[in-house]
Amino acid sequence: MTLSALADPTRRAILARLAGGEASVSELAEPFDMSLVAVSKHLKVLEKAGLISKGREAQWRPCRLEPKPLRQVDDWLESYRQFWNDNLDRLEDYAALLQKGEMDEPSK
Amino acid sequence: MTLSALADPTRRAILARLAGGEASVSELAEPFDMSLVAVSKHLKVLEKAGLISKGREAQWRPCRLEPKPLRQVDDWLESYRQFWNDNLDRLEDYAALLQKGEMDEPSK
DNA sequence: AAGTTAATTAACTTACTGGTTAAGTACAGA
DNA sequence: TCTGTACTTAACCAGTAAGTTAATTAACTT
Repeated sequence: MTLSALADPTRRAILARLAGGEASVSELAEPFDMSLVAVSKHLKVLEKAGLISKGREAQWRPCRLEPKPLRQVDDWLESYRQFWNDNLDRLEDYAALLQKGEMDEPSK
Repeated sequence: MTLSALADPTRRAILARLAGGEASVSELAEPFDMSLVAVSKHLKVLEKAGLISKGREAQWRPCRLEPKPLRQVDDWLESYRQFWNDNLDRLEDYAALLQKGEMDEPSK
């Protein structure tokens, strides 16, 4: 569910905004060219995914970023980090090989 | 686009499988309770997102994992890593505080 | 009590997603 | 050349997602 919540660019922008600190629903809605209702729905999706939480302060619902689900994404990526480091290493090896001298370069 | 490709559990399972090495379309389809056509579509989504690439070997299309988009997700997470480390640090500080002695514990 | 501001709920439209079956393409082997 | 295997394309369907406007709830302001 986390990943599908993150799939929408509006929602990612909201998270980016919240990384800078709490904000109310209308503050969050302000930069977007869509109705407040639409943003409110996006916030509901984020909330269900646990990516944000909402407080109550008079008529405002201050939203704040919740780190857990993002950390889980990070954990999920861990299994692949090994994989792409392997690929990167191969590139670095190759780069190092090239630097040993131009005569080692292929197709020349 | 990467995130929406990753939002589907079938597609994530396919990537997990491919992290172990190349596989053909029907090999990839085998564990799933859905038609080969459906899996083929999932592969197309993954391919469009750059998460996999397909080769041609006789009548087979060996698929392999491509690291770039995943690395981009990792980069995107970077901005939030700081954020959740802050939260974690606060917890660790608190845990350290507790370990200094039980009389420091609250509500006791 | 009346009006304003903040936000949600309801009802609806449009478009996309994830699956299906049926038909088509391309290659390999007898 | 015919048959089987691997896969894709096309057409379709049901469910979900993202947006809209209108109505509703709730709290502060005067």
